[in-house]
Amino acid sequence: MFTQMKKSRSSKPSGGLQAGKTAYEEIVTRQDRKLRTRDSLMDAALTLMSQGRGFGSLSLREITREAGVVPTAFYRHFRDMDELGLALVEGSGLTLRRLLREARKLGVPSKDIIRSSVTIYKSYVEENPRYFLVASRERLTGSPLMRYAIRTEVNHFINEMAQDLRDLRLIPHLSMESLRMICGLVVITMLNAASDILDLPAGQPQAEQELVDNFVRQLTLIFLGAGQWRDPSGPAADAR
Amino acid sequence: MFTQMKKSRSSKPSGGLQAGKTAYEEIVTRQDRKLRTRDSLMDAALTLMSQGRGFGSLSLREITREAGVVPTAFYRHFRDMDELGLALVEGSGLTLRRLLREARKLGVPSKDIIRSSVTIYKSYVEENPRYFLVASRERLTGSPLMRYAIRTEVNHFINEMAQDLRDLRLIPHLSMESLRMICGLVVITMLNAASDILDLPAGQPQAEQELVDNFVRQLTLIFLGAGQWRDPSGPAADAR
DNA sequence: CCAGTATGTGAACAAGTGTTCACCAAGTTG
DNA sequence: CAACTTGGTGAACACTTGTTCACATACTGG
Repeated sequence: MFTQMKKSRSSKPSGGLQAGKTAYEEIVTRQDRKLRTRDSLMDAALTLMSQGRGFGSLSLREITREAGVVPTAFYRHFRDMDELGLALVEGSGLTLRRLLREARKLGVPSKDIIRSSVTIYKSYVEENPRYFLVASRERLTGSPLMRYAIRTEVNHFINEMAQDLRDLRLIPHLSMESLRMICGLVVITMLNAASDILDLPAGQPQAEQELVDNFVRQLTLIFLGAGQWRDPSGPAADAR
Repeated sequence: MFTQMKKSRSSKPSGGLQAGKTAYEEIVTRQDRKLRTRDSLMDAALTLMSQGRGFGSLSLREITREAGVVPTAFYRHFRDMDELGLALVEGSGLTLRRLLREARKLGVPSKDIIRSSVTIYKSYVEENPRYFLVASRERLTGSPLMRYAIRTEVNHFINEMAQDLRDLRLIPHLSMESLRMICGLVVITMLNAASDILDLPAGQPQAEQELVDNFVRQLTLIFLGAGQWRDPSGPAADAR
């Protein structure tokens, strides 16, 4: 998880390729080790959350236990649980934005493309359940701090999506504000679907199909509405 | 239900003794008392949740403390926290359905009526924050048991709403299945808005107005889409 | 009116919690 | 090389947790 930075750190400015430290033994700098346990702490939290627990109900000791580390080690990385929570949000937000940005680039919304996007989205959720856990669950329940952080991430995401939609010029008559409103609707629909997907009982292909169909229809309906939408016109930019 | 009675336990066991039971003291049957403390337990949980905590992070002792009762008393009413959670869901579900059913009866969806419905909805949320807390937050986070129970309640609600929509014959060309799909979208939008409303910082009329406007627009867009919607024609598309 | 019983009490428990502190070994730096 | 820094350890603390049990009190039904 969250390991994306590790590799780049170890290939340091030393213009040299990794010296003869060789095959099996990876060179481990102190920073490496630190990042590694930090990651395993975050990972442990996500693991526990994916057993159905809310982040708020996790205990520090539980997490260190799951991470295979002594409780006191926690403090070498985070001041308290709140800080861990924020790190989780940030990490998940980054990863999700990257994932979904790629997905969006693949197609433009139209009947069939919505369906294929949904399918892709579903497989993303299933392959990266942990990131979606944070986003879709803790968005509403976490500590006020965490909620606020997630809200910020989600807004980033909405803005990106709106910008993409504008660039695609599929619905060229809409203002950026309207696009954001629409993307907001799309996002809550997506997050809701994510949590549904995560709750799917295994081996129930029918329920699964039904869920996907419903998801597709809801998105289709939204874009149908978007096609009809007229910006709250008015010479005075906005009267309300 | 959920009568808000609290620390009335100041009367000590010794000394005075409750002389005239009939005067000010209401006659209380044993069942009365039982229901009263049961309610105050549920109420205590909701109070704690409205301070921003998730139900899953509440402790039994915390709740009894808030309810002004000794921890052991809890067991006279609920087997464990799960049972309390389910009671909360049921209670909130009932109350919410009643509240919102009335609201829905007041108007049909059209540009201005959506706005007035939203305003009414907002005041409902603000006046009964506790019920909405359970529905909008724990829907995704609670124990699997709780989530399932909430999902059931929400489905009830969606069905009621779809039936209402059908009875109103505003969008007569749609099958019940499509109506449910649309109402599902409306409901997640409503629940999302509820959680936004509950998070509103006090004394920020501008943010408040913005939120309401966005909410109105999203609902309007949904109904705009609904007007364009065509049932997935085909052999398999039927209502039930 | 009295026996019965249901609701609430208080002490006690083993287990788990967050946090502190001194300590150690191993990477880093001069 | 020695000196220093740092991530991780283990014991210890004061506290909270869920749950048990015997016990009291006051409503209840006969």
